Amino acid sequence: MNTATTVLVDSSNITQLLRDNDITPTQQRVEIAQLILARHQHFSADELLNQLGHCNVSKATVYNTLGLFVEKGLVRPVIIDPNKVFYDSNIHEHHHFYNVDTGILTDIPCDKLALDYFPPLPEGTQAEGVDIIIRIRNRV
Amino acid sequence: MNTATTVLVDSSNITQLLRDNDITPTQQRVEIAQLILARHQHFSADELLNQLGHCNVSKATVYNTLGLFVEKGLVRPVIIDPNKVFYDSNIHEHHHFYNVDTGILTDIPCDKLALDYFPPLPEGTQAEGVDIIIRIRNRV
DNA sequence: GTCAGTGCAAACCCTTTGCAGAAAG
DNA sequence: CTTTCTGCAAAGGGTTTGCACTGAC
Repeated sequence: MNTATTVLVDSSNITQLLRDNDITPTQQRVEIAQLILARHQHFSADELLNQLGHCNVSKATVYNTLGLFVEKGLVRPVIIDPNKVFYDSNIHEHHHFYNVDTGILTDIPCDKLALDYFPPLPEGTQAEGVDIIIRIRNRV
Repeated sequence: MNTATTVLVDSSNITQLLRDNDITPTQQRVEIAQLILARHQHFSADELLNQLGHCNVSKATVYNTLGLFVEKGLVRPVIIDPNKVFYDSNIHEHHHFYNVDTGILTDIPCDKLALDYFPPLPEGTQAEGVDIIIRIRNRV
């Protein structure tokens, strides 16, 4: 098995990926990128910090790095819950289910989901992106 | 001019409205309801607190009351920005533009906006609602 | 009179900041 | 060597909590 995903976690490739995105590949950034780009996933800064647990990566660096990765387009912020920003390592256009009972965020397994009509934008503005969140709850 | 809106801000009607929603109409709750139900608007807890400025309504009561109103369906939380929950006094199904430059949230002036396809939900769940946020930025 | 609601201030939690030391090129 | 990055600890800002007082009914 030699998928794009397994190639991605190779550390020299990560280094190159970071360089390609104008990111100086420091030890901490490679470590973080390796973790979050290994597969498409949702995570908060706090969860990432815990995953890095034993490593020598500080809280400030985690926040700095996530901010940098968002700016460079390596991850995408998804904000659904007050006081909780999820980061999404899947940066392709896609949307989410948010389970209000469990707080779990999942991708909508349909890349064709779209609006039936794109409304006129306010004067002097341009579209930046669309976030569609379907809130679901456990059936009782 | 004697619209539903002006009727709504009448304090005895507000009292009845609260009772109809199983909310004990205390002085502070009436005051808050009067402010936020006067017209459809977006606001944060902090903004509401400022609007109540001179009145005798404490921070804790503002948060308690907003939480209660959400629970009872009088307002709807809209979460777009980390560390900022907007409350929307328009509880009808509708969606939002979010200007990433200004942080201003506006309703999409089209009540027909909908998905072109409703995806199958995860096993054992039911739909709770859909939030569509079109992020816009000022044209340069 | 009873129970729910309120105010105040302190606690909380996540995020950001400031600055000295360390690492990248 | 210079510039950028990191770690630490402290500050910041919005939200929640604990508890005594007040108000609704």
